Amino acid sequence: MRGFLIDSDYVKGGEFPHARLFVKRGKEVITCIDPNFRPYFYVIADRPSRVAKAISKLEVEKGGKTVRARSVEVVKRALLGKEIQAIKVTFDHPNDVAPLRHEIGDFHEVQGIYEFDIPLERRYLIDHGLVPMSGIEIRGEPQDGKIIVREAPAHVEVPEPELNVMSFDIEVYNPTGNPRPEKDPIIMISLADNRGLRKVLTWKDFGLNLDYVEVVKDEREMLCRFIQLVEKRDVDVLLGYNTDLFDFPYIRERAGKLGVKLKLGRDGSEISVKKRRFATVTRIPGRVHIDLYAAVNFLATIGAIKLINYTLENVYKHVTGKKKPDVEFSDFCEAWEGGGEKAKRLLEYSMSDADATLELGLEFLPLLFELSRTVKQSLFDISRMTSGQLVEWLLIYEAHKRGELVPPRPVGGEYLERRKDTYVGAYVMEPVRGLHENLVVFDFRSLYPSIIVTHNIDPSTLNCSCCKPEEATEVPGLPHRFCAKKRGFIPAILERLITDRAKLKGEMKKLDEGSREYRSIYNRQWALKIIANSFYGMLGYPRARWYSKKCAESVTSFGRRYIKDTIEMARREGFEVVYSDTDSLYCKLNGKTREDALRFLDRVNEAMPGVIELELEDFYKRGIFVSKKRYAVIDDRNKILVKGLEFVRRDWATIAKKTQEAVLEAILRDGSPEKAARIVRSVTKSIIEGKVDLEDLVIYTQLKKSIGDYLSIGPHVAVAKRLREMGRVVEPGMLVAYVVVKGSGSVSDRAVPVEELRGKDYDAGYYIGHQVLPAVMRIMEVLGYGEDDLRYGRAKQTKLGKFI
DNA sequence: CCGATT
DNA sequence: AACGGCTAATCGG
Repeated sequence: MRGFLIDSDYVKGGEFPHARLFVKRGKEVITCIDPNFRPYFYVIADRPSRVAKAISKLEVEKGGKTVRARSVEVVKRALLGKEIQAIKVTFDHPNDVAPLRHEIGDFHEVQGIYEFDIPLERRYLIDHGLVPMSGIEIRGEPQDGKIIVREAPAHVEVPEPELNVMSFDIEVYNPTGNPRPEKDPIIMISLADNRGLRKVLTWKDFGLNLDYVEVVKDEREMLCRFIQLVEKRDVDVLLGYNTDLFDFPYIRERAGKLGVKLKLGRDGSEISVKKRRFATVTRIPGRVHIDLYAAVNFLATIGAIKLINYTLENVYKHVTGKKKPDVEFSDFCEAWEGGGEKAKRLLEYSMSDADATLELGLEFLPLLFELSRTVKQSLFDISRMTSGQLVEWLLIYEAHKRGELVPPRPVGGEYLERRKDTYVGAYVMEPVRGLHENLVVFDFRSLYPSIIVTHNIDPSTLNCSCCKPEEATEVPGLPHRFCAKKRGFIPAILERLITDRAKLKGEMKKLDEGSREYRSIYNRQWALKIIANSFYGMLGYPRARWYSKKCAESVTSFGRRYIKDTIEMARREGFEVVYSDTDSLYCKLNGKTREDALRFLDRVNEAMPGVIELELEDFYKRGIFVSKKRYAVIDDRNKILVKGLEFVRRDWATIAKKTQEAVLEAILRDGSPEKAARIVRSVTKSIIEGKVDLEDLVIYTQLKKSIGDYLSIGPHVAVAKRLREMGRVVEPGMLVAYVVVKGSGSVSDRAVPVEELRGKDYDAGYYIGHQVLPAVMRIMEVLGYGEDDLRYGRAKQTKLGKFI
């Protein structure tokens, strides 16, 4: 049978552990059971054949049963590029692994045990070279509506079938502001799918006659109907927003109370809510549950989106440009109890949550599919991974293909040791402060990946023994050399990602940007880019399996060398370099032409080794440089690009950011510092007169740890304390919103939670002196303005005259 | 005022 | 559960 592999897992329970594959063929999803896959690990020991013999004789008592290895063999493998003999120990049952591992670990000849911590569902995909969200060929026999796999399945190409995608969301009766699953019922479940279903399930009839509302008897019936609809619509991918942390755990607790079995699985099995160390995740056998909040978080960490907070409303607005209806949480109970217009709004809101989740999901799924295919791990796992984990799982797959053993993760003290061992990063030039005209910006294309590939940077090629000192590549300023003869593991894989991406970008150019094919190739190259860009970070990450501080610091050292050399070359050619950070440089044309800039680019690239390449980023007609990491430029189409200024930060009040933005526009677009000064004076005036919207005064700061762990009580910590006293749930990671009000004491003493503002006056002096003026002064100062020129009512005509 | 914390 | 560099506000002795 050939089909499309949408999900897989490994069932450990019972006597017959087996891998399970869910394969879509036409409109049907077929469950395939593979009982032939066994857990194993590798042992590295001094005298391999002797130790192998001892392991094969080893017996351990566990739970009244005698546990022993199923088979033991000595095999050839490589450890960081070096050939070694390893002992492969295979087991009958996953439960046998741990007791035997501990026993074997105690052998004094044993140096290490490898790959014991690779989850079996992942191991299965890796060992068979399978590609999730792609084709699979299976040979086996049908049995009870399933297929029992007889031969190892293989990856094949098949066309992508239409998948059934559904989104859902719950609303909870919520009188205290903190939903309590033991008391507060779920009052609505909304659903939407990619074949036109739109529905809100609820158990109170408001007599509103809305076509998308289905009224059932009670909460219990509602949960049953939800399960029934998932089954009936034959859902392949179930989308939610924050469903790992909120909806599913809540549903599970309510279902437990009401005696409902959450049989959402394809085979009628129940969902499993797994508590991980830092998160909770919900798996639905045979269907892929995707929590889009995790996906959005991922896009935020790689810098693809940047928002103040990542609520569904905000993300939806940012991605689609559309606003979705909003309801105050305090209105929930009133709506539920009172009915009428408020109930109608709540139903609309509930529906819009599912609609927005579906739309977002359909937007992000193609990228997640490509990441899954590239890394070769399941969509479910991929959608919850960080970029470092994506790289690591791709490396584990590639290591297996080459017979390389996977390095272990650091344990205990080793992690702490690694973390202490810091190293020097990128070069950042002190900018030439002020306003500059006619800029050209160059940057190195994927500088760090290019360095790794060009200089063969890998733990196995570091200070190799095969090259003479003059043959190997010397790292500038560091006592490290990299092999010039044997290709390293990491550079080889990274090089393939980069060349594959270059090919895809070539194909994209031939296609119409609106076409389906273009979107597909775009997402494929984007997945490759995301992963390629994460290799360097992984090398420097103390928890990574392929961590190597020496490799990481070599990358940054080469980076500093190339950017500094380029700055020197630009200066010698007569360009004035006004700023540079890591891989980019901002030059003043200084009377030279754009053609001169292109010729300079060619000369730099002639001097660059390997795949390292400087590119022309753009020309800018004007730019203002404030300090390191803080600047703004305007291009030929009058588009302003702002970096690092308060404008893009959430820990500043909107009023400060808006004013700064207006000031930047006045300076860059209109070339008028006078206009900028007028804007600031008018804003300070309206602050003093109390005319500013409260929402423009809110400052957001994330609580990074538990209140008790803070040594210094900043405004957001003081507010968090107050929220806790009010009975609100306060936990690390929450975004604290506050306003500074009039009164005495420190800023923290006067910081008030947004929901407690009624009847209090904001502190105009604080917002002028500590928000608007500092944000704006950073810009105005470099133009020669002083604070007194900008405060309302205190403008000095003399100094202003200079600019008029 | 200034180093530490965020 | 990706890196380091960097600015700046506020606390608190």
